[in-house]
Amino acid sequence: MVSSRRETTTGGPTGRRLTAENRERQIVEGAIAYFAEVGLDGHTRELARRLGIAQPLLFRYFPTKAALIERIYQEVYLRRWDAGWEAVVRDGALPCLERFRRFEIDYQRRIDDYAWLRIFVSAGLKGFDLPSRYLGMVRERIFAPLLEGMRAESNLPSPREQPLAPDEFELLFGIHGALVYVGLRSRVYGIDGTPDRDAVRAAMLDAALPGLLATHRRVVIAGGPKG
Amino acid sequence: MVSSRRETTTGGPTGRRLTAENRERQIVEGAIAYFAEVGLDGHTRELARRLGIAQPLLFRYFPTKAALIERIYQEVYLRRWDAGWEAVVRDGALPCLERFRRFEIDYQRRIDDYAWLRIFVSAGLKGFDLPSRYLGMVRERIFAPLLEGMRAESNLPSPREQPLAPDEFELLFGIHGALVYVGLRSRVYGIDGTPDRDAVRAAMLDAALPGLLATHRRVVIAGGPKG
DNA sequence: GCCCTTGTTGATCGTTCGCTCAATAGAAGG
DNA sequence: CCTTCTATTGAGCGAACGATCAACAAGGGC
Repeated sequence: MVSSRRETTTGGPTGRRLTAENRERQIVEGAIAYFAEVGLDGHTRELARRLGIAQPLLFRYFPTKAALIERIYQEVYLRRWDAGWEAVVRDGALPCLERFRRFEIDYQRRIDDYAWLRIFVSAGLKGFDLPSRYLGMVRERIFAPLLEGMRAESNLPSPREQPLAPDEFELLFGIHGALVYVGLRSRVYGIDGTPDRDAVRAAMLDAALPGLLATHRRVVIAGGPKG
Repeated sequence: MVSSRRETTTGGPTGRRLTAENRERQIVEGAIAYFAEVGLDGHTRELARRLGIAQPLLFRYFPTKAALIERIYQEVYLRRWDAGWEAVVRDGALPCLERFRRFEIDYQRRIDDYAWLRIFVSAGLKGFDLPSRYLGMVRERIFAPLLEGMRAESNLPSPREQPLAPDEFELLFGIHGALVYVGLRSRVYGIDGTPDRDAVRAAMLDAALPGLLATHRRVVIAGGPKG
């Protein structure tokens, strides 16, 4: 990899005197892998050891450990948000169920990732607002447009006439949660289950989507005027 | 702060010189609440402060912090396992879907608990085998008998003739995960969502159960001989 | 009243944490 | 070859960690 001088104990030569840009990227990627593995209470000394660098070097690039973690949030969650998701759930050329299916298949493939899932729940446990803010985005930017489309497809009142009810969101979050749980069992609970989680989630969608519109209709009508 | 007879800063008088039994129980319950809140990396000094006792007293009742955490596992998970669950899923007087519904409603009510859910995922993040072992119990003691009953109800080969397939378990874990996710969003991600999570889960079951047997039949037949 | 048992504490040990700073060393320009 | 710039490091700070131990104090039996 690099070079006449310096190699880490793990065998990977670090190469010293990187450009600031490269070193920063190396630190961020190493921090993502490390904190995903041991949790956000991981230690800066151990992170530095894994990177093959001295611990004070971390503080040259990030003023505090908290700042490094904040950077991880941006890198793993905000940067990986796909604007295409917001487009597909509004794609009038597709039936709503197909929009939902396409979103979930793509979304789950993106977040069924060791670092994504583990740092997400780790942040939730530490009381950071990242998970609630992120799921708020899913709710408002993905599920709300989907529910609006489902209302229209079922000839039900628009959200303007009858605001979206919590129970309608729960319908989508229920299916969503079943799909997320597949990844959680593997990445967080450490269960080496079915090899092809993509296929498992596709099957779950096949089982859950056909009845969704009818259930949604019932929920909306039950929550309608004088309901 | 500490007058003649000692009181904690939180207002609750600690009362010193408890019997060993009472002190131990107080420590265990306090530790459950504390580690659930801050994670298993919480500090013994802070735990002692919240209990209104000196930190070394913890080590009189538990030799190490790890031993205290091990005790928490027994208290929160193994002791709260309900033998009735294993009975109801084998109750031949009920249709399988009703057995499943009753199990899930009771089970979810038990585990939708701040300490239960947070310590569970915290243990998973720390790489402890508690979550995988616990879900292994659910799989073998709950879902396996349920699937066997569903096979019988649908006049399909028994697990003896055709072993239970991973895809069949995923069918149940899918619905299960959707229900667990309701609690996770509230207890771990900090989303104060629908007030009545019991009702939300009941609605999810109403939506998911009716199609379950038919889907299960398809899965078993697809995975059958020369499948 | 006194003693004995034992629940409880203050002081403290060795280690490790996040973080700082002066000194070092590798690359680029003359 | 020498200077300049800066990425990088070794040494170390104050604080907090898990854990230890001798000393203290609250009851119960005599």
